[in-house]
Amino acid sequence: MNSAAESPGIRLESFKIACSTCNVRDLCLPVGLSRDSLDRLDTLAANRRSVASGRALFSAGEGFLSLYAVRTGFFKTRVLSEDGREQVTGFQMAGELLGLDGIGTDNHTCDAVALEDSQVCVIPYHQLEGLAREFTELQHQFNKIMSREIVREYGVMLMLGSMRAEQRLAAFLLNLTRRLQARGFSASSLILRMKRNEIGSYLGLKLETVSRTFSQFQQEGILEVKLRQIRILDQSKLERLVNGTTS
Amino acid sequence: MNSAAESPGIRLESFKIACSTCNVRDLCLPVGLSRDSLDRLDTLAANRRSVASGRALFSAGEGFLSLYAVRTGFFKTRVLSEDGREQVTGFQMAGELLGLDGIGTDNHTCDAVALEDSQVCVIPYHQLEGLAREFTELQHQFNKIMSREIVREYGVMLMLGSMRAEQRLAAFLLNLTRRLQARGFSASSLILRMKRNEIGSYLGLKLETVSRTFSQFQQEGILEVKLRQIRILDQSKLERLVNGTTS
DNA sequence: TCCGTCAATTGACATAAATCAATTTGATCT
DNA sequence: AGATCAAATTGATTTATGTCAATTGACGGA
Repeated sequence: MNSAAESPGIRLESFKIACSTCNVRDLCLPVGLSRDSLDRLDTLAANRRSVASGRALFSAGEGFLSLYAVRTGFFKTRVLSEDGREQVTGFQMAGELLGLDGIGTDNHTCDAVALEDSQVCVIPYHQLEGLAREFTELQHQFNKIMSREIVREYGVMLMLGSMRAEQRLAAFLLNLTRRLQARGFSASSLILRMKRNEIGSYLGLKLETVSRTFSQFQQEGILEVKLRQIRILDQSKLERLVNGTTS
Repeated sequence: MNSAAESPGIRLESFKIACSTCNVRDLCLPVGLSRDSLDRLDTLAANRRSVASGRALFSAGEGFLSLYAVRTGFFKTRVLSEDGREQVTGFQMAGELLGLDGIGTDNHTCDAVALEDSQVCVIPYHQLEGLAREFTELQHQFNKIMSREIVREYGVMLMLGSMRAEQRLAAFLLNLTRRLQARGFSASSLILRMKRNEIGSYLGLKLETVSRTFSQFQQEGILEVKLRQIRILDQSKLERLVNGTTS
């Protein structure tokens, strides 16, 4: 079930784990932390936790204690409405942070579920706060990360509120590949970690519509689709789609 | 054009302005700041700025320098896509913070537009950072505010991704009245500050659909609608709608 | 190796919302 | 008060996506 073996590209497991040597550090808490604050961050995020595929790292309603940085694997976050509708709010990969939603109320407000066997660095929040008090650049970086999450969500709102099915799927694929590329993976070939209905939930579409749109893109020569294996044949077409060039 | 005169309820203009005496303080930077840090916050947010109805407080692409706390009036924030689609990402009223999106990139990523003549407190960001370094509760509160904004957006995503038109409008009205009520206004009677197409943009619907849904609610005895003047006649029906009791 | 299960695809049809278009209503200015 | 203009409503029709249902394909366990 551990699909880490499938994923081409960077290997994380073999590294001695410490933020200061972590090769996703730049993604985790971007740019210039001083050597000193980095060393201290090491001890802070020293604890790791494994999450089996399909299991929750945390769930809505649970007390909030820690943030989590994805080391390996893949997650989805979702909110559930009263009557059980699921809305996937994001997908997180190596170097991305989970749990920011819990700070405001001291309780998690969404679920984070592993889509494959995964590992995270545990960052106890009150320790992070303490450290940030000492190292101003750390606080600065943390504020930036929170702000970027807000901006990311603006993008999702734009997608959900004003795009048609093809545009949503195109935007989704471009976003995924951009992030994968930043991690050293191919820009044109990817393996989806999520099911069609999870993509659908994220995009505000039904799984059948997602499937049909994949098929349509394949027909049009934009993609090669083999279940979860996707090859992008015409990236610029995807980009034009997103930008509403409906021609 | 100044519609402040229309709005029933609390009057803000007449107060001597300082955070420590501001009656929206609890909304601005909630809960227990010490007397000391409050005094300092006063001097920080002493500058005010007026924004005429229809004018932008800031626009996407502009350099980010300050956060803004709404003192009086009403704003919308919006993002624009490449091809000019508008997505309204939120509506902000007294005591709510604007500009958090700018922290991550040092540039604003959305527009904030006044929907009526408004006034904001200007909070220079680098000064806030400095002050937060000194007063740990202030930093703590600020982190919470950012986190709550993230959670708020989860709610919008849930709405945009999984609700039907009636549910969206119901959720929108309930959210508005809840916030107005927290400010001392009626829970059942409100004046919308935005146009139908702005509501539509926020809800991911066309203005005609918004209008029809208002009419439908009126027919069903849920609302009394007189253009922008809304009276809620059956709040529990709205709540049941949002919770998917489609009966 | 076969079977059972789950995921994905595809088709036929239903429907919510968008689109196009015509009025109506209300505010503002002269 | 009447003219002007923007906003809102309402109707007729189209369309994208949802719904229901059948089929195919992959994977894992017995």
